[in-house]
Amino acid sequence: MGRPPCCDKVGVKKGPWTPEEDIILVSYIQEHGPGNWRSVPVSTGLMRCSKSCRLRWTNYLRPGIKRGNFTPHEEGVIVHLQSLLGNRWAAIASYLPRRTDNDIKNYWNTHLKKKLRKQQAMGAIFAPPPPGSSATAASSNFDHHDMISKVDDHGYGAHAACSNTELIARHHRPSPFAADATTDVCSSSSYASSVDNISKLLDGFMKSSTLPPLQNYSDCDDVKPVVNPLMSFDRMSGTGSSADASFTASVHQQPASMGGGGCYDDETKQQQQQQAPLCSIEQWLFDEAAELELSDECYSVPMLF
DNA sequence: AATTCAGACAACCGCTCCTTC
DNA sequence: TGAAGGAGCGGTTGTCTGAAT
Repeated sequence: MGRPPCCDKVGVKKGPWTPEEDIILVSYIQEHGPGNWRSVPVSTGLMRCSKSCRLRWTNYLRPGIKRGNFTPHEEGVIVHLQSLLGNRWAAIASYLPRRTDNDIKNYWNTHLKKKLRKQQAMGAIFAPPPPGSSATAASSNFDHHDMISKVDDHGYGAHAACSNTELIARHHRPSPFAADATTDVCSSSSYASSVDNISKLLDGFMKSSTLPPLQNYSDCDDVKPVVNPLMSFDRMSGTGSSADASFTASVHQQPASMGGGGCYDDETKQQQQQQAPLCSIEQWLFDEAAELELSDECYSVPMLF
């Protein structure tokens, strides 16, 4: 069909975002709310593609995002959901509202896929499954905890005595958004990964907002049943795209632009009606939450909002 | 100390889906 | 009902950083 590009290729800036650009974008969204991305570059004068603006906001600037340091529970959720849903990162991300699909996708590609490969390799060596059995991650009986505890880049199960924190730490550079990220950030020359810059940006942003403390994000909501979008999509279905939608409203409503929840909304509802497996996902998540007593996984990430 | 290599992640590209007219 | 436009998603690439040599 040869659709025209979403924006003029000429004069469109690419590459890492600068603090100035972030400020402009955040200011605009504060005023108008997320959505109507096509108008963002026009209205703000940003020399960025509308998609780039949306991506920047969705993945890095919007409040409530948790970055880096995936917990064992989160890993388990990702692995399990990936085995059930495939590479539907937006759908998977909807189960981890503070994570972005891009973040999950990257984490999967750089960490979990390798772990699974190793696990499968180990399984092939030490415990070859009988023909026809489902010993892979695709099995609905996949024991993610087992995988998490047995497989890492080095130990092949040797770290069974290691804490999960240690395990995860081995796989991650300190996140700029992690609680102890300040020193790391100082050593980074990349603005895009600088929590300092972004938090400074958003600090003023927050102060100017009438937003009360954001319970949804300040609590360990990703480990409570309410995290399940199947249970809470109604409140997440706001589009936040209307021009008069305040930022406050957009945050509380979890607009569609935030992690693709809106898009998944309908789909999820359909699945809810049509597909039994998701029920088992819910069940599993709840079981998982109970099993881990998730309180110790309450994130110590300094919330920007 | 310099160079090379691999890992991690931010960002872009193209496709698909959804909405509007 | 079909076409057009916008938004979202997933795959992929480019760049940066730290480790290894």
